[in-house]
Amino acid sequence: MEILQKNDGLLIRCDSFSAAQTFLCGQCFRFDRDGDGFVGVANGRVIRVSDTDDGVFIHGMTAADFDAYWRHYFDLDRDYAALQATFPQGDAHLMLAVRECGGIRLLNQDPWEALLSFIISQNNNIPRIKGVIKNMCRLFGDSLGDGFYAFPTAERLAGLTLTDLEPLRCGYRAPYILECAADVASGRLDLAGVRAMSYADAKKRLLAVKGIGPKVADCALLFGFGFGQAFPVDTWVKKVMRDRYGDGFDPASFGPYAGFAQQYLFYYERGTRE
DNA sequence: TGCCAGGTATCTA
DNA sequence: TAGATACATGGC
Repeated sequence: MEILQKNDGLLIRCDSFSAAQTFLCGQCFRFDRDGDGFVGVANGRVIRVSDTDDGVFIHGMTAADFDAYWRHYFDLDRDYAALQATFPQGDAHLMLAVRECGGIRLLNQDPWEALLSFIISQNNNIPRIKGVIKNMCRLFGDSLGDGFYAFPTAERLAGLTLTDLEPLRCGYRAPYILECAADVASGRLDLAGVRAMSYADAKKRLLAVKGIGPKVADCALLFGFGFGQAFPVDTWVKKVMRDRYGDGFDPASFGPYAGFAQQYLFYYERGTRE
């Protein structure tokens, strides 16, 4: 990886890194198209990122800020070629998905944001998930200026009522949001503790929260807690499993980074690549 | 207009 | 224990 300070930002030259694939692959919900790039909020900061012929450009970024947070957020210290080499090389479909979607970086997202976002995502489509989360941030998150808002804290949401959440139009998920927020705010659900657990124990702990099933738990564990073996199975992945792998398929056969393989397959299957 | 969406809880046999 | 059904809402 090579990092160059440009006039007004940083240019990241790195294999296996595409802003478009990273932000469009369905792992996060707070980035939108902005001209020739993407703009969004993470870690209470607004950032703009563009693909260029010369690499990925992060607008207004300093090397110090990059090293302090964003290098890890974009998972840039991971060797993706080595990771992909752990996949079963005889799996032609997976190899094709990796080849077509190899610019995906699995973002190291905030655990709380990932957990709540995927609670909202259940039985929902991505445009509407983004809409609900955007409204939730606008109503209950701190203003960051220019119409951007931070993701609301668990403490803030825990103090709300179902009536407060009505403008979100999030349906039957509203009580799940309040219950999860209360669990986290009270310390009953210790997110740092979950991160320190084994994958099996971490999943078991999340499944004990009402509104969190196997799919939401695995999404949170993969995207927010750094468990690369977590393998979320949604309608799209079920379709891949059914069409390509047959009944009785064990995701563990993809290896220790099965979750990454899942993300390549999910993005490839949905056909929203660029 | 009807199907479907990055599912889960609950009921029923 | 496994399969069926209800659930809110709106994108397409």
